[in-house]
Amino acid sequence: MKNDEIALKYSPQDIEDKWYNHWLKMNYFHSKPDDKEPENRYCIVMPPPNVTGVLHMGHMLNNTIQDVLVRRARMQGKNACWIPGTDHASIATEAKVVAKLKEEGIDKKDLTREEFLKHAWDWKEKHGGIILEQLKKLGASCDWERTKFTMDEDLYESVIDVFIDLYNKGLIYRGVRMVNWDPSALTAVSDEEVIHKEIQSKLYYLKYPIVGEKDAFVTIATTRPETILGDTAVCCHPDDERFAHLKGKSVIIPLVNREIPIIFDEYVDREFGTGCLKITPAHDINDYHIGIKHRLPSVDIFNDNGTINEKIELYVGKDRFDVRKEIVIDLEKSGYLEKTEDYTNKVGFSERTNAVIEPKLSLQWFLNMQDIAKPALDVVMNDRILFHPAKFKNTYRHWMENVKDWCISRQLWWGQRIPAFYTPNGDVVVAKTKEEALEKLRITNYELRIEDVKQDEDVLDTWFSSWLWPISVFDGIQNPDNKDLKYYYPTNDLVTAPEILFFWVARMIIAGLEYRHEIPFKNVYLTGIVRDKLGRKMSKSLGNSPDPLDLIKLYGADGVRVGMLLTSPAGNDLPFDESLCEQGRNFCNKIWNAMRLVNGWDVSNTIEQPEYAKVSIDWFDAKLNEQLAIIEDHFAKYRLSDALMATYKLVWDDFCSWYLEMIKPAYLQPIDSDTRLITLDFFDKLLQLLHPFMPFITEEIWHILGVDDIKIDGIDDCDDDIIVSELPKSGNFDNSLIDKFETTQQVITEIRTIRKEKNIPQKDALMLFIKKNNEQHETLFDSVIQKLCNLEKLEYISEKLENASTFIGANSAEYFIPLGNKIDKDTEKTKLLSELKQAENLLRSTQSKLSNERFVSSAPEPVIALERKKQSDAQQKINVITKQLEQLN
RNA sequence: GGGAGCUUAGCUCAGUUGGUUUAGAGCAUCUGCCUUACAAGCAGAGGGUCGGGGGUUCGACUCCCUCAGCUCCCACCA
Repeated sequence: MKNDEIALKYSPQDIEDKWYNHWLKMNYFHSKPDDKEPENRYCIVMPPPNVTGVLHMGHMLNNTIQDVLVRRARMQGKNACWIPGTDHASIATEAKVVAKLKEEGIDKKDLTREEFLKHAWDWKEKHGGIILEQLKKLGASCDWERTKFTMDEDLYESVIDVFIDLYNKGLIYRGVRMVNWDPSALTAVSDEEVIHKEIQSKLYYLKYPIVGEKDAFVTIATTRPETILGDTAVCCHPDDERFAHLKGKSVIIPLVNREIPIIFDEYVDREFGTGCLKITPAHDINDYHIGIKHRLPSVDIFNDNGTINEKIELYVGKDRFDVRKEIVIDLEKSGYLEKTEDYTNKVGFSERTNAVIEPKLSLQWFLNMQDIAKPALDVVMNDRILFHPAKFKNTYRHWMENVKDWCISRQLWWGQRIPAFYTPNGDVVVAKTKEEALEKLRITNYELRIEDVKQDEDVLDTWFSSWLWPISVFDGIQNPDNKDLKYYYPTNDLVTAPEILFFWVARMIIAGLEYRHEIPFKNVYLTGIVRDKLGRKMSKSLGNSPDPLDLIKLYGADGVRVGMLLTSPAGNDLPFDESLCEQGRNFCNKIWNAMRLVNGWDVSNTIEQPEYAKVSIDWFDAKLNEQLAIIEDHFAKYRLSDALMATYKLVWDDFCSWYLEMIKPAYLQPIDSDTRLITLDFFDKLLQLLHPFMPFITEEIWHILGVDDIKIDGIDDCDDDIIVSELPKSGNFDNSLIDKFETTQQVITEIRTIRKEKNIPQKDALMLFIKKNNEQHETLFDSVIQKLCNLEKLEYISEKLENASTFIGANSAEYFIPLGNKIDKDTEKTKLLSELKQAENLLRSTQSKLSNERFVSSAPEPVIALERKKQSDAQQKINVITKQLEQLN
C-alpha cells in the first residue's frame, strides 16, 4: 500500500471489525486436541460473568489479561484454547427477573415455580450473552464454539451428580443455620445482600427476679427487649465471682413469668453490660449454639412477617418494633427496667426492601469442608499451584485452616434444584429423579405414591456449580474419560479477582482434587479492583464507571487494552483514569507513524549501506535481544504491566526515537535495500511482540508492510497473519555494544543541550573536536553522532580548543564545539564548577569508604574494585576540569 | 476483636538473597521547537533526607524493634 492511501492518523474504527471477522473466519480461535505434548498446550477457562450482566471495567481488565496470555501462547506455537461462558448467578439474576416482572405488574408470589422459570429463561435468552458479544469488541480471542453456560443441560446435571455423590459420601448433610430473614420480602437473603448500618439505639438494663430470693435480681443488658419472650436461660461467665452465688439457681422472665435457669459459659464477655447475658436460642446464632451445648429449649417468637406468633401469649400479632416500644413501657411500669443507655450498634438491612433483617433459624443443606479442604491447602502451600502475587498464599492458608462448612442451599428458584425428596412424614432421600426417589423410599414405605413425594424447593448456591467450571466445561463430571478433558485439564492460568479467592478459587481446587485427583490450573493471576480517581470501586450503582464500549469507540480497543494494563501489576488495584487510554491511543499512533515512515521510503539497490546504518543495526539487534530476554522474564513472572512497559519503551524510545532517526535517509533520498530489509524485519518482530497487547493495529500494519500481491476478501496474504505467526525469541547479544551506545547517547544529548542553550537550529551544521584522555575511548558510533547532531566535522585533537563550548564525557574525554563569539566564559565556568562539585563529592564518598579499614577487610573484592574504579574515574575527571578552569581564567 | 499487607518523585509503581552508580520508570510538570513519519509529536530540564524514631552492620530502601498512617480479609458483643 502506498503512503498516500494511508491515513495520517491511526483510525481504529476502520479496521477492528475487519480483523476480528477475519480471525473468526480463519477459525484461529478454535482449538481441538491434537498430538502436542502437554507443555505445548495452553488453556484458560474464563471466569464466567453473570449471564445477564453487561461489560464493566473489571471485566475489561480481567479479559484483557487473559487475551494477552492466550495470544502470546498461540504465537509461541502452543495449541491455545480460551473457553468462554456465562454464569447463571442465581441471586443476582433472580433479583433482576423479579424486578422486571414487578415493572410489568407481576408479583413473583403469584407465579408457580414453572411459570417463574419460564420468565427467567426468556430473560436469559434475551439478555444472556450480550456481555460475550461485548468482549468481541475488546478483541477477546475465545474459542466461541466452546461457549458454556452453568445451566446448560450437561453442566446442570454435573452439579446434581456431584451433589448426590457428596451426599452418598456422607459429606452433605442438613443442619440448622441462622439465615438473614427479610420479613418484608418473606425470603432469606445472602450475607452479601445485607447492608450493615450504624444505628443510634438503646441498651436496656432489665431485672430478672431470682427464684427463691426475695427482692433479689440479676440485671442483663439488651438492645432487643422484645426477645425476652423467647428467653430460655440467663448466662454468666463461670469465673465471674459476682455471679458465683447464683450457681444452680433460676430466674423469672419479667412479664412472661416463665422460670429459666442460670447457666455458666465462657462465651460471656465479663466486661460488657452487666456481665450477664440472656439466651434466646431461636433468634441469635451464638445463643443457638449455647442452647445446644446446655440443652436449652428454643422458643421461636416471630411469624415470618416479623409479628409475634400465637404460641407466645403476649403481644400476639403485633409487629416486632411496636412490641419493643410497648414492652419497654410495660417493663418500666412493672419496675423491671433498671435504666436505659444510648448505644451505637450495627444493624443489618435488606438491600432489596430496606427492612431490618431478622436472624432466623432454618434448616439448610451443608457440605462438610473439613477433610476435602486439606489437600487443597497443600497444593497451594507446596507451590504446585502458584499465586501471582504470592502474598495471597497467606490469606488462602488462613482461610483454609479455619474453613467452615459450606451452606449450599438457597431459597430461590433460578438455579440447580436440590435433588432431595421428602415424604409427607418427613423422610428424605437424595436421588437424581423423583422416580428414583420413589423407588428408594418404597423400600421402607411400599405404599408411597409418586404424588406423595415432594422435591426440595430450594436451589444450590451458584458457587456450587461454578466450583466445577474447569471440569464441567469439558463435561468432565459425566464423561470423565473424554478426549477434551484429558487434553486440556489441568488448565494453565486462571485470571480472577482476590475477592473471590475463597468463594471460587479455593473451591475449584477442592473440586478438582476431589473429582480429577489433579489441580484445576497451575497459575492463579489475581487482578486488582478498578477504582476511580477518588479511590472508589467502580460500580454501576455509584455511576462512576465509564462504559467500556464508549472508551473503545473513543480510543480504540488497542488503546483501551494498553490503558488498562499500563498501571496494573498483579494484585494491585487499578486507579483508572481515561488519560491512560489516551496514552494507549497515542502509542498506537506512534506505531502507526513509524509505519508510515518506513513504508514511504524509496529503495535503492545501488547505493552502499552507510557506516552509521551498519553500527545502528548492530546496536538495535543487541538491544532487541536484551529486551526480549527481559520481557520473557516478566511474562514468566506474570508481570504483565512490566512486560508491556518494557515493550513500550523498546518501541517508542529505542526503535522510534533512536534507531529510526539513526538510519533514516535524508529527505527524499532513497534508502539502501539492506538497511530497509533489516528494518522491516525489526519492525515485524516488534509488531509480534506487541500483538498480544494490541492485536488490531499490529495485524493491520503487519499486512501493510507485508507482501501485498495476494488478496483474499481485500485482505493481503491470508496465510501469514500475525496472530498465528511465531513470536521472536531472545538470542545472544553483545552487551558491550549496548554499553558503548549508552555513552554515545550521552554525548548526543550533551550536544543537543548545547544547541538548545545557544539557540542553534538543527539545520545549522556544527563541528565537534574530541580530546581523548584515556585509551578506552570508543569511536564505534562516531558516524551516528555525526549524523544525529548534524556535524560537518568530527575530529580528534590533542590540545584543548578555545572559544568552544565543552563538556566531559565517559573516560574523561573532552568535547569541544567551537562557537566563536557565542561562548560566554561565565556560563561555561558555572557549568564546569557544578561538574567539579559532583566529581568531588563522588571522590570524597569513595575515599571515605576506601580509607575505612573494616570496609577494605570485610567487603567482597568486586565491591572494593568498583569503589577503586569510581575513585580513579572521579580523580581523572577532577584533573580535567581543573585544567579547563585554569584556561578559562 | 483476630489475621494479612502496604507506606520510595505531584500521581501510579519497580527496586530480586544488604554493597553496579550520586535510588529508577511511566505519566504529569517546566523550557524550547509546527525540524516533510508523528503537536495524539520532537528535543531538553527540574523533581525524592526511600512514613517517623531506634538498633544490627565496614555498609540499610533492603534485616530487627518501635511509633504513626492507610488498605484488605475474617468474625462480630448482647
